[in-house]
Amino acid sequence: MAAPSSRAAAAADKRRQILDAAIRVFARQGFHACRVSDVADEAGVAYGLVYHYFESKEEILNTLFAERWQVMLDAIADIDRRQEIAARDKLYLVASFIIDSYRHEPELMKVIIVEVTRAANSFGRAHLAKIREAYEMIGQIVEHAQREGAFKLDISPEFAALVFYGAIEQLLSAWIFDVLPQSEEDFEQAKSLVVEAICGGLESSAGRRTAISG
Amino acid sequence: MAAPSSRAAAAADKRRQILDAAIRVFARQGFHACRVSDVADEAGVAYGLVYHYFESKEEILNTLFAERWQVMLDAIADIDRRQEIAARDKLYLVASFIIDSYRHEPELMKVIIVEVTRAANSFGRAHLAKIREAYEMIGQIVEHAQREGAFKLDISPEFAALVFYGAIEQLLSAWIFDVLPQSEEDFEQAKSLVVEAICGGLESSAGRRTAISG
Amino acid sequence: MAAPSSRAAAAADKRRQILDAAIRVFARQGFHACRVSDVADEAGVAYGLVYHYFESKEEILNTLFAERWQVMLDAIADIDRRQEIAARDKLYLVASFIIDSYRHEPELMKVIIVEVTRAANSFGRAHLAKIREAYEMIGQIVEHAQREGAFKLDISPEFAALVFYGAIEQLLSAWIFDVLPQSEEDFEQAKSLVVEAICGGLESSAGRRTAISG
Amino acid sequence: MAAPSSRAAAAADKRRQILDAAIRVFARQGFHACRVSDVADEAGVAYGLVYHYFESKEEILNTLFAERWQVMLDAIADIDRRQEIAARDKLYLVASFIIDSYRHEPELMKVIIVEVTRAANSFGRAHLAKIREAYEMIGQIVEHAQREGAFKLDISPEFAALVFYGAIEQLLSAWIFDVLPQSEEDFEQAKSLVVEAICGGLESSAGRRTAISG
DNA sequence: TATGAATGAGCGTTCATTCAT
DNA sequence: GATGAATGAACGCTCATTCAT
Repeated sequence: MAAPSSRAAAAADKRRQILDAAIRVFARQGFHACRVSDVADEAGVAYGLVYHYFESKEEILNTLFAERWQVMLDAIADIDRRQEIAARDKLYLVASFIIDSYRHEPELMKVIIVEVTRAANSFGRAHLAKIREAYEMIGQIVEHAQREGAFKLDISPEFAALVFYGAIEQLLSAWIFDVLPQSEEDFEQAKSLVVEAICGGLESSAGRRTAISG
Repeated sequence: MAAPSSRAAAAADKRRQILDAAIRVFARQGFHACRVSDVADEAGVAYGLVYHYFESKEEILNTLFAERWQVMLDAIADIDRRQEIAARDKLYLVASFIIDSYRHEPELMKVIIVEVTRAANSFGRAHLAKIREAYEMIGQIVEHAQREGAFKLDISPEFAALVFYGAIEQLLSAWIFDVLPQSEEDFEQAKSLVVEAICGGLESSAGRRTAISG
Repeated sequence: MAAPSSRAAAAADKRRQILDAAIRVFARQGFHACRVSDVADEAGVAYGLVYHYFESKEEILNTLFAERWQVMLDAIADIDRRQEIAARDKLYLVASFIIDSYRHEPELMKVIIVEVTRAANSFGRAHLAKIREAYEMIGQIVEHAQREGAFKLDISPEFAALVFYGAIEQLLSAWIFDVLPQSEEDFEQAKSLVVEAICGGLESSAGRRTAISG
Repeated sequence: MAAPSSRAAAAADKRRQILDAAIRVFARQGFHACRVSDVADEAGVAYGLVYHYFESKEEILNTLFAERWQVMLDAIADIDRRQEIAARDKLYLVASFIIDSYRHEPELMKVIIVEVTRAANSFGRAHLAKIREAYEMIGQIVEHAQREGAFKLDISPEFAALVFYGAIEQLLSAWIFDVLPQSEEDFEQAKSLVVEAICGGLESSAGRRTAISG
């Protein structure tokens, strides 16, 4: 059964403690505005231990991003793989995954979006490639749908992915900055609405300029 | 009268010089990474003069944002007012205005988006109200279209505005971070595509789940 | 005439104050053991001003060395130029100059010798070329004497310079670390003795193995 | 008996491993610039073991110095004791011993000279007494030679020792910092030259100011 | 207005040393 | 003996802001 208090396990625990504390502190104060000592205090460890496990303050943020983003990439890849599901439903699952991520770990998602994804000028730069992987997988879903005739061809998959991801990011931002209510119902509705908006469009069938008429 | 060398005019010039220099420096190095002296050097004025015209480094950014954002709000308000134009065309004009802003003043727009709009955690906080005004005006356009039957009712105007603005912001970000090409043609295409994606949706007419069928 | 309290003059004064304070602090505590704040305190200026005038703590040391070492190089060059003087007398003048430098500015010389010249592993490395210039000029004096027949040929000028400079440096070190008395008389005697030892050798004429006999 | 794998022997081995590793690390990086962990890594032992065998980083250096310096003191004492040898030859043997020490263990000698002997301001301070013992024994050789008439009387034994040791230290420094070539031949020549320079002097017999003429 | 010297709080990082296992 | 995680004091450097001229 293995004593979970073995040295290695304890060490891993401390590292985890620091990462978890960093999530809270970065979310609360922002990456730049907080001090390394804030993280250490929040984790209940000595200052120097942070540097025992991480090269720098920045590496903590990088680690948090890498860990979480990969989970998302894997999830999207899984969704993409499922052949039986319609494109719209795939996008719904993607939106669901991201929104649920925020629902269950709002602080972590806040850090990732506010300090990395939306701050591409600083830290995001280093992660641009990883961020683009997400776009590309969403693009693949769209491309597949276009080949099957479900999605129209006049919007490139890359562009569609941009629009879709931009909408979701804006949505999360709105929650993060409290400009939108965050009940369980709001989360569920948002999933449907963002997909309906992007896939179905804002226009009513009546008002629509179809490919034929336009 | 027109003597541009009057004392007041000279003073205004220096202030303008500083603001313009700040745009270049903030765009190049980022607001946090640059020093006040970088701005002064770029403007060709003495260090201390920056503090003669501005309370703080932050106030320079605030000024840049306020100036430019108001221009955009006025532009959107003008567009909104024009009764004869269809909702889709109004959104096209809004997208055009923002994209053209970036086309003509990419550095200023980069600063506004990267350092303020997408950095809502820090400076954006102070400007959240102003930023939301833009959402609201876009929301009004949508609401109007819904009342007239051009846009469907199942997506709230606020949500639609969020999606629309999110898509455009993501687009600008992609240009800013060089993940999308930036020819004149690309800018023109993007205007149409972003509107088509949001208003017309990604789905083909064939594949569409209409309000009736869905 | 000029008000010596002009801005530029005042600025130069502060810079000088810092350099002079650094001499005392470096001599007293050692370069590594002292803090930048010690220098600022000793100079009676604000912490940050040190960094207004110098890039780093190290640059202060480099500046002190460069200033003083150049004075010595110039002095040796002057001595070397004087054709009418015998080699032994030239070396006497060189020894005199260095010993008098220590006599009049013991702290500065301590810093230069202890922290730079004898610390070739760290800072000295950067100044090795400048340090070698001194050797080379001393070597020139020896070479000249050899060509004229005053000095014997079996010891290369470079080697002779090394021995001569090594003896003087050891002498200064002995004073610096208080293992030798430092009266005015001691200084004067040392000048003669170091030259007599190196030029005349330790052996008595009786015991000498001449070029003929050896 | 001779089982080298006894526990005590193993322990001694580890201690030796650490000392030997410290020589390499101190020589390569310098005492101040290296970390205790560098020494442990180089020795292939755990971090904490260094502190099991030594009180502090400094004690390692002290141990290295003490070990080696005593060997040299013993060697000089042995040389001094041999009555049949002329003073010049004794000094030759002393120079030989030191130069051969460097030849066979350049890293250890580099550490001792650079980090202790020439850094008298910091660590050397603690070892000043030991360092002076060497001077004193060299002084005794000179004094003896003076009493026998081989060396002249106008230079005190202490002063002569200073000059002699200073010349040798400068020589080693030149090798250490690569300003002098280090072939086997260079080492052998240097032994003779340094003794010839100090004992015989730089001047030719012709040019010499003898005790009679000067 | 205009200048740039002067101020000093603040923070990331290092690393010798300790200690529980 | 042996390990390496844990500790925390210390310090160089930055830079926004102030102020005397």
